[in-house]
Amino acid sequence: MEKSENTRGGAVQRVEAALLNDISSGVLSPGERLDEVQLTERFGVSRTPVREALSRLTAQGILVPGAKRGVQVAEYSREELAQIFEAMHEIEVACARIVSQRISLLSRSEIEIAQKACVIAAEANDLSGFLQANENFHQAIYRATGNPYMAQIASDFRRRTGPFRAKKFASHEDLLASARSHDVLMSHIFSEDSGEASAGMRAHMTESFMQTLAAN
Amino acid sequence: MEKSENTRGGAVQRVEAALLNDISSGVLSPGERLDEVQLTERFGVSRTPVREALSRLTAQGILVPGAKRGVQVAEYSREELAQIFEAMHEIEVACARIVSQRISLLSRSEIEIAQKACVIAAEANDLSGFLQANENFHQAIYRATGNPYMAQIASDFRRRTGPFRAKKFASHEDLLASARSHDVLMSHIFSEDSGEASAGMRAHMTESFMQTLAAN
DNA sequence: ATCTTGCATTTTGCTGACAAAAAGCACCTA
DNA sequence: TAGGTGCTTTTTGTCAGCAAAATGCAAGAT
Repeated sequence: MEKSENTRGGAVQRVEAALLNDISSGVLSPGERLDEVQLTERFGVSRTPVREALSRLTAQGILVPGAKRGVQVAEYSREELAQIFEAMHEIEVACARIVSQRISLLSRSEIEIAQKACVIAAEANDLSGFLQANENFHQAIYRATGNPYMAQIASDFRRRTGPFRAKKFASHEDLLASARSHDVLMSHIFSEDSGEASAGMRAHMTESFMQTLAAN
Repeated sequence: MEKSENTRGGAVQRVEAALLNDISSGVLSPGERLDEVQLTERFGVSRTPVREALSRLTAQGILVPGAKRGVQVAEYSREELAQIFEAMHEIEVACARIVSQRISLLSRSEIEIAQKACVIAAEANDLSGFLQANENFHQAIYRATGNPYMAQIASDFRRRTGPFRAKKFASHEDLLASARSHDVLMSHIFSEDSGEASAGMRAHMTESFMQTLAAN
């Protein structure tokens, strides 16, 4: 009875993407409750697609079942945050291991190109550009595993931890340091020595994790 | 009282569980298409809960979007199967690493109790009993990581690969061999040397994976 | 024969509504 | 005052149905 022509199809995705964005960008803060009916009004759709979007985000761990009713933006205790990063840490290390075992010239090139973009953005102190480039860099590594299942898990963690990792990059120096760290990491991964690659990634992740936890 | 889980969505969960069971037990074979309306009739519910159940199973990777329409039971090429097991392999190794770093007496005891049950079932050549005990054994290891997020991922892979792993246990000797293999694995994990633990798990998984792939 | 083209059928995504469960609330009792 | 007790409001799970999109199909064109 409202809104005549909506883009038939894709309402669920639209809602999901919008919520994801709101959460990443901090419009919705951790612990905030989400009301189905409210979202219904906001997006001009009925409860069914809203409900499915919420359900998907819950499955991804972005939202959690609220204490009494409904869902809320996941908020993590310090300990839970540490556990999530520990898991992510292990996944990344595993990715590095796999990549080092089967790096192709194409993959290597993609990673290097992504890294160049990181350096440029870092030097220009372009935060949002750097975040995007950094994302591409890591995604390129995931893809280089040649294993979509590993890549998916790694990607999921990255999405989930996005809001927390973002806080790490406060100053120009943070960006430069991260870009330098990428270089070291790459040299390990491209060494084709899986032991060195996983150790290198482990060091990278430990460092990154410490800074992130400090910033949260 | 861990089982006092909320019973939100009785029908959805009923459908989801039933389908999961059908898939594990082979009633539904890989590649088989699932028709919403058919399921609607079978379970005597409307499309909404059926749809949500399918959606959840799809998110878990148990079902995949069909080529033309609808969803179908995931079927994997040999290569995809290898990739899934490679990923699972890495996750299990990571779990072993973590466990070895912080094994508690309680966790150790749980693992040992589960292993005892495995041995008993294996010696009695009780296949379904062994599968259950084996499941408990691995879940005990996951729990011992103290990291619910790692445990969740590992558990998801286990569910997903269940149908394929089951085929590995064809003879009495297979069960006994698996039980023996557990013993070796435990000695590595309990060594509190993370390098040894991950190497041990890596060997265990490689062996197990080779047999599974051979049986599929 | 093969390739369009238009129509009929099936499938999907979504809507609005409803019944039941849960949470809030006011009142009563001890 | 603390602790029930029953009623009201809110929230949730489910339903039946509709309209768009996808698919199948058959007649006509090339």
